[in-house]
Amino acid sequence: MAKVNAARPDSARNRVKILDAARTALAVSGDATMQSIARAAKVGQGTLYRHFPTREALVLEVHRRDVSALVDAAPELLERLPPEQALRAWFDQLAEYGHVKHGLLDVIYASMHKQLDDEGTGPVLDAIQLILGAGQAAGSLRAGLSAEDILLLVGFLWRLDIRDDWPVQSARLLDVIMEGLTVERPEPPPKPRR
Amino acid sequence: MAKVNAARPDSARNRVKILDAARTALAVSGDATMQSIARAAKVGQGTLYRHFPTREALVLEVHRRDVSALVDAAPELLERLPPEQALRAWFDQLAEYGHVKHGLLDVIYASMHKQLDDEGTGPVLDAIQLILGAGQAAGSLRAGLSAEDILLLVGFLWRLDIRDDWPVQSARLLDVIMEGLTVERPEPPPKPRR
DNA sequence: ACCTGAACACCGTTCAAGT
DNA sequence: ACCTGAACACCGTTCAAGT
Repeated sequence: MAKVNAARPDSARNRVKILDAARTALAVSGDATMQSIARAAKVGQGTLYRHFPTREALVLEVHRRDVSALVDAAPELLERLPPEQALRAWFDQLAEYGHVKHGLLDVIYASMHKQLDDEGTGPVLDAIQLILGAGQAAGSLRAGLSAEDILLLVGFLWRLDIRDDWPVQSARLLDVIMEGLTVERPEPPPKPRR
Repeated sequence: MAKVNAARPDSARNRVKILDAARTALAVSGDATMQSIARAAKVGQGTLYRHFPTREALVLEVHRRDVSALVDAAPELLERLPPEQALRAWFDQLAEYGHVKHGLLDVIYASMHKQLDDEGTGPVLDAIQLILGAGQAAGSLRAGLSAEDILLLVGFLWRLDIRDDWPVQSARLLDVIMEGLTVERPEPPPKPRR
């Protein structure tokens, strides 16, 4: 007998096939069916469900892989920008993502609500908290707000998908929110008058 | 001759029965099935579909009746409050409504997107525009924003349903948005001297 | 152990048959 | 004309049978 415990020869490969197929299918249309995903991944439906017990679990996992880029961006932005500018830059990246991904972030947000007792916070909330905390400590971002508050405020980003001027509208609305989030400084900037 | 064209003896009554049953069922759970609604209304499924050709149409109509209260509130508030305060008061009413109705306003918003070419604006957008325009004309609300922008900004209201401190959180977030929406007056408005 | 795909339960919607 | 409810198409999920 050669292998003692070869638990998953193709199981691991199937998992990847499923995730790749799901990612492609969901990008085309958010309501791709489980059966079509199984077919595209060339696995049986039971296999799909062995790896992801429910549709939501699959969608969530497809997403979590992409979201990590967003999460990683937070500390990088904080390194080279003051907090309030880092927050705005992070919002812009989120807007790009939200535009492409439509309602998928809603799924993530909905599931976060249910896991509040589990881990407390997800990585996205951590990323926001990182920038927010820095800004609050520096006095440039409004105190008394939580990372979850911020996520709620920018939730409109994944709802303006159909329009062609979304970058303009998105920037306009983010301006409003940034003005609400930033703390006015005692006015040091010398503004050139004309 | 008595009746020339008695088109609907019970048809009208069925419509009301359906809407009442749907309102009750949807309040309990947003994904009440069409079949359960037909059963609760004591009509056949075909009758339900004769009155409302699709699930979305039914949900929308159930809602439109409730939303009108919100729409009617706009001019009333404007009558007795300055625009920026009227807007905030209207937001508060919207928050109450959004809290009770969960994702239903999302349906309305989604369908508005599709009707942009039909009538241009729905009554909710009209109500917002009323207050917004007054404030912009008076210089107390930020220019360059549309009623649709405002609706996007407050969209978080129908997403904070599960928590027990929602009035606190809702007020906190509305504060942020209001600060972004209002225009700072650098100098007191034209005070009639002399 | 893991995979397969027919089958189950259920939902939105349709339509032939009633009145 | 309008109503009824069985029936259709389809989807998420399960499970007996394979390897």
